[in-house]
Amino acid sequence: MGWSTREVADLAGTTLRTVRHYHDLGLLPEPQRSANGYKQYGVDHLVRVLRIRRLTELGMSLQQLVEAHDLIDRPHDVLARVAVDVRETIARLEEVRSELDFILESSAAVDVPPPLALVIADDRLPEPDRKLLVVLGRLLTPESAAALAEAMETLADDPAAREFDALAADADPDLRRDLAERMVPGSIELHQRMPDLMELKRGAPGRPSAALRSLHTAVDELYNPAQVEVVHRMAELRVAAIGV
Amino acid sequence: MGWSTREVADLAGTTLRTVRHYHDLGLLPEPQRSANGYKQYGVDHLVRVLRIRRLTELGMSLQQLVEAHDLIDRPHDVLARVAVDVRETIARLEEVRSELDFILESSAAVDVPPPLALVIADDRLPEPDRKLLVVLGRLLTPESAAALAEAMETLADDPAAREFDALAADADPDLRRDLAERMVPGSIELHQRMPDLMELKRGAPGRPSAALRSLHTAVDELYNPAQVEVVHRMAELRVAAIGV
DNA sequence: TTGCTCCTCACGTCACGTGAGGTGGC
DNA sequence: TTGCTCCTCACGTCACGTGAGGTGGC
Repeated sequence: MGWSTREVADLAGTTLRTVRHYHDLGLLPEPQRSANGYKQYGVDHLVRVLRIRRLTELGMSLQQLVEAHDLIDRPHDVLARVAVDVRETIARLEEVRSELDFILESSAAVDVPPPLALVIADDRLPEPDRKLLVVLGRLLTPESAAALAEAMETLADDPAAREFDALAADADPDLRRDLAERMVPGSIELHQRMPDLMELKRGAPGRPSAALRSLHTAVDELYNPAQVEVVHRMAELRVAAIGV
Repeated sequence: MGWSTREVADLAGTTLRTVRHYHDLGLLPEPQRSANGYKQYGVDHLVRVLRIRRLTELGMSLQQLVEAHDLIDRPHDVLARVAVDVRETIARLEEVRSELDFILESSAAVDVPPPLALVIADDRLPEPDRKLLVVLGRLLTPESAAALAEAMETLADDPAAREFDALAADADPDLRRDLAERMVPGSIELHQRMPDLMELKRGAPGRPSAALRSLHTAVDELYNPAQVEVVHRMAELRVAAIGV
């Protein structure tokens, strides 16, 4: 009499292998056997499997249960802590869900924080700028990313910025110098709107931070030599003007 | 120049091994190497790692991405479906959360559906009855479990039920017969309140259902011979009276 | 005899983690 | 020389899944 392995698995809503796995780990005692060697489970075995399933569904690992065997019999003690974890998981998924909804509704990009996603979705944005924003999205705090997204709107109409985008790799040195000067005000405004960016630039004393070096690496890759030179020249002028 | 493996992993918020794992699966092209053999990643690599991470965070397997490579570049096509999955997961976790809150607030049992949990938490309930309810909790629909929980309240004051709980294993045959007769009305009422229970008893034509056999197995284990006999005798009388 | 269930190894899976052993730049 | 990073195998982990090969009851 008693239940077979299949029966106790079915009653617990799980599989043969799962029940046997719990035996292997010592979480579930082996029941008596009938004459032919078949296992004969009782209600206590079912209760134990249900408890183990419950606690793992709630996020506990089998290893944790092996180490603290008595948790299985006095589950209340851990449930409070488990409840906290579940709430956190739900909060995280709600975040994901709202991001997903935002992406689907606005056809925004998936690689960057929400505010920047809309900026990147703009078809008029040149490809290098788009990619640079992806990198910046990884380096900035969400607040700073939001500030950057706002600033990008005014920059979209900045003639100097448009000229920079179109700058030829072999552009005339005088043109480079001139363009760099005209881009300084926009750069200063950007920096003042984003305290984070200034923080990022400071980094370790004497040497640039890892984040700033990552930014430079991206700029070097994404823009042509003339553009890279303009960026550096502009940065020097800006440092002379506002210190960062 | 470009980024090292560590740098691109950090930028993507993941690990060295993860980046290499994506190479192994063919999800991420290997970048150029510098003279010493070090890999030099560019922005496109970072974007790809971010996409892969995003899609797996949202519940897709790496194998799915390997099979449908282009999903990585046109992620919008799958996000709608992913959004559905996320909603389902959230709904499931909300369920878990409310059950947890219920358990923690009411000190209820964890092995049974909520309505039965309170019944089981009652100290006055004899151990065999408690265990039988755990088994029933696995065999009944939630609605039927709720009906059973309600019915248990009236049964708690039924003198015949109390007498059954205390019945000695060697109880007199006359007493067994008499008790079985007195328990019939309660049993009939229980069956009429729970259509599920009747369904469960019907099972396959001619033979008892797997669920009913499971129930018998539990009864045989949990109660003494005299009690088991009373249950069967009561069942016969009930079948004579109402057909199930 | 056929089909079904049970049993015990024991290797496979998934998404990486974690050394093992060696090279290269400061 | 020391310490740090990079490299490529290659085995380990977690919670089981999935046969492989054999026995037992109808």
